[in-house]
Order: sequence, then structure tokens, then C-alpha cells
Amino acid sequence: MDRVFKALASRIRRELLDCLKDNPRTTGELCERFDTLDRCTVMQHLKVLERADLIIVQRKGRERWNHLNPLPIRHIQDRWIGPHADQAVTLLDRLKSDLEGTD
Amino acid sequence: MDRVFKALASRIRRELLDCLKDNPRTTGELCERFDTLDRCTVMQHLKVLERADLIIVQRKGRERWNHLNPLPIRHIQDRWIGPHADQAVTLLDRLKSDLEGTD
DNA sequence: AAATCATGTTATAAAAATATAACATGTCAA
DNA sequence: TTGACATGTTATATTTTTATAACATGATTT
Repeated sequence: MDRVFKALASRIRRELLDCLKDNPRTTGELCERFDTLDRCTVMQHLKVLERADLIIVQRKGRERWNHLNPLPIRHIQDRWIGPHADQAVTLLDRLKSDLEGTD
Repeated sequence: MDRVFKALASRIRRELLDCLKDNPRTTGELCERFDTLDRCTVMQHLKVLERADLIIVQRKGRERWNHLNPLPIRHIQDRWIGPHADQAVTLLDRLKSDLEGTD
């Protein structure tokens, strides 16, 4: 879970995952998409994502295809994000009843 | 959104938010809870959380009470985490129909 | 087989994050 | 009023992350 949260801390890495959301892409395609960065940097970001299991790598000949793996995201949603986000409902309920209490 | 993701990258900060999930606590209480860290470090972590709007600070005399603000978490859930986590359902559907296709 | 393509790795510099030390300020109790 | 309490800020050292340069490897095309 730690690796996933750390991986998602970087905007570039989130955008990489955005790119992969609908379709897998080759490493080369991603390097073109983020052409303001040195290729090595993109490689390093991809490595962070891979070590967090956020992408699955598939080699085909000399190409490397990167697939989004949504399961760790699902996992942090269920285990951390969700329970904390649920407090927003609790908070709204509390505000609501506080307001009703003052009517 | 960037600040929220960066704030959540740190395990210590996530644990701070865990502490605040059910009840607000004073800064002093949090420093005691994380007594392996220097108080200045806890202060710095709290500052990151505050600047990400993940906590709301309420001063009462010489005490500072820190309240979890769940709304930014809700926000990243709805805007980023959720849509990407939904791919897990899509992925499972795809695997399922792939399996059915091979029957 | 040689050249090109696609990607990978290591080294290193710079930037960012994290930790503590030291000093400071405001509130409360004696 | 003084001392204790609760917290805040700045300076600085250390660690981690992020960026590029340089070199390397395997697959494909010519």
C-alpha cells in the first residue's frame, strides 16, 4: 500500500496511468507523449509504477507494452481512501443535523 | 489534488489522519502518539496536511485541535481514484468474457 | 552482417522531502 | 508576575527523489 501511495504522489506518474487507462501503450509512445522529459526519467517513473504493481509489462519483440493494473488502486480505495472519504458523508450528516438542531 | 496526493504519500501522515478519523486531537496528543519523531517533524507533517486541506485547525487557548477534513479525500476518490479503480471491474469483466469465450 | 530501432542500466547532479537543534511566542496556572 | 505549558518558526543536516549523461543489450530491418 505504501508503494502505491508513493507512486501516486507524482503528477507525471498519475498522467502516465491516465494514458494507460483506456489502452496499453509502448514505452516509446509514452516517451513521446512526455517529450519534455528525458527518456531515462520516464523509464524511472515506469519503474516506480511497476514496483508498485500499478502497471503490468508485456514484452513483444523489441517493444514493451505497459498495461494499467487497476487492482492496487481498487485496494487502496477499499482499504484507505473509501473509509476516510466516508467521513465526508458523516460530516455532512453532522452539519445537517446541527443545522436542523438550530432551527 | 496534487497536494492531496503528495500529502498521502507519507505513511506517517496517513497514520496521523487515521488518528483523527474518529476524533479530533490536540497537536500535543499527536506528538505523544508519534513519540519516536521529533516534535518539529510532526509539526512539519501537520503543516503538509493543513496546506492540502486535509486537516482543519481550531485553536482553543493554548491548545490546537486538529480535525480531519474528509472532503479532499472524497474529491480525489471521485475524480481520480474511482475512475481508475473502476477499471478493475472492467478488467474482471474482460477476463470473465475471455474465459467464457474459451469454453 | 550491419545498421537501426526500442529499450535498459549505471553514474551523477540537482531538487525535494524529512529529520533534529535551537530559538520564539502566546496561554494558563501557581 | 513568574514559571510551566503548548505550540510555532527558522536553520541546517541528512535522506530521498527526480532529472540528465553516458553506456549497454536485444530485436528487427535493410
